[in-house]
Amino acid sequence: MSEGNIAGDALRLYVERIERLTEERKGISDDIRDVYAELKANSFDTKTVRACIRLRAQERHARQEAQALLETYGAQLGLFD
Amino acid sequence: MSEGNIAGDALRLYVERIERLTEERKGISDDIRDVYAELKANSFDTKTVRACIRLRAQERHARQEAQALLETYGAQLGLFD
Amino acid sequence: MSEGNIAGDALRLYVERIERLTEERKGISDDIRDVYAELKANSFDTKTVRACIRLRAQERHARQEAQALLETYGAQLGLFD
Amino acid sequence: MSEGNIAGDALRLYVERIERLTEERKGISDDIRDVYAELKANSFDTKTVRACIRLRAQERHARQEAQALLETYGAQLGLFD
DNA sequence: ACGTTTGCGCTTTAGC
DNA sequence: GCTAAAGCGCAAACGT
Repeated sequence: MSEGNIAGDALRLYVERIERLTEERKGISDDIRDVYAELKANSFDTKTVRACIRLRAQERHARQEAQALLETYGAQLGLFD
Repeated sequence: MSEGNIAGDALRLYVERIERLTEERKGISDDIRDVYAELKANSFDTKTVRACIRLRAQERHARQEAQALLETYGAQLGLFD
Repeated sequence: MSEGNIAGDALRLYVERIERLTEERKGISDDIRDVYAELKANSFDTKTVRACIRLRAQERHARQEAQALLETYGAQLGLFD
Repeated sequence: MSEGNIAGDALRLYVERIERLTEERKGISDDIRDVYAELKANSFDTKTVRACIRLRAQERHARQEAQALLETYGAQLGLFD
């Protein structure tokens, strides 16, 4: 058969794309790890920095929620018409 | 003070680097998600593909572990001295 | 009130069950530690033994995963209907 | 050779003992998991219960430390002579 | 859409 | 004291 196993090839392609992306993601995780190692070497406390970042993410998230709520209300009140 | 809060600046820089990297990583996760969506749209079964990838990763990992074990044995037997 | 704080009692019971089990688990961990100490005292290399066990566990796990994958494929192909 | 591979046998024995113990430990972990599932089914909040248990462990630990400190001081002061 | 279940990242602990 | 592995908690993913 000249066409080969087309479905199998497609599957292989997908699997490889995902594995490639997963590897990239792993690389970034390693980079993050390195940054933590670096700041630790400069006498910062890793745990505290992690807490800071978590907090900032939460606040960012809360802000987005508040914004979304505002827009919902605004739409209800016809402010954007 | 012309130097500002140096430690604070350094911390801010680290935090921002980490946040940037985390964002990138998130982007890649989204890409992976997209690939799954795409293959699903092409009639592949997501769960099966995930299982394939997981299995491949495990086998890869087991192979590495086996290799490491061999080296440990070798070291024990003084093969590398 | 003759019934006492029922919910509180139930909670206390759960907490104590969990603490008891956790303690048991800790005991077993200590036993494992002792076995390693014993084999070390008999001139075995701890690191190597750990590597062996890890490898065996991985292979066992990979085998199970492979089996699960087969079954997933089978289900996809309607082999069990 | 009538004696077989003695060192190998001893190793196998150790490995099996450890694997057995590890399995038991795993079983207990599963039991704990079950308890959490059960209390969750009875409308308790898993996360809160975990927090309680952690807190109790900490307090127990703190009490032991305080006790140890007291004994150290006591010994210094010749209270137990 | 929700609840359950599994996978993944972080935290913590143990070994070196 | 640091690195690496194991256990735990969370969050996304699957099934209902």
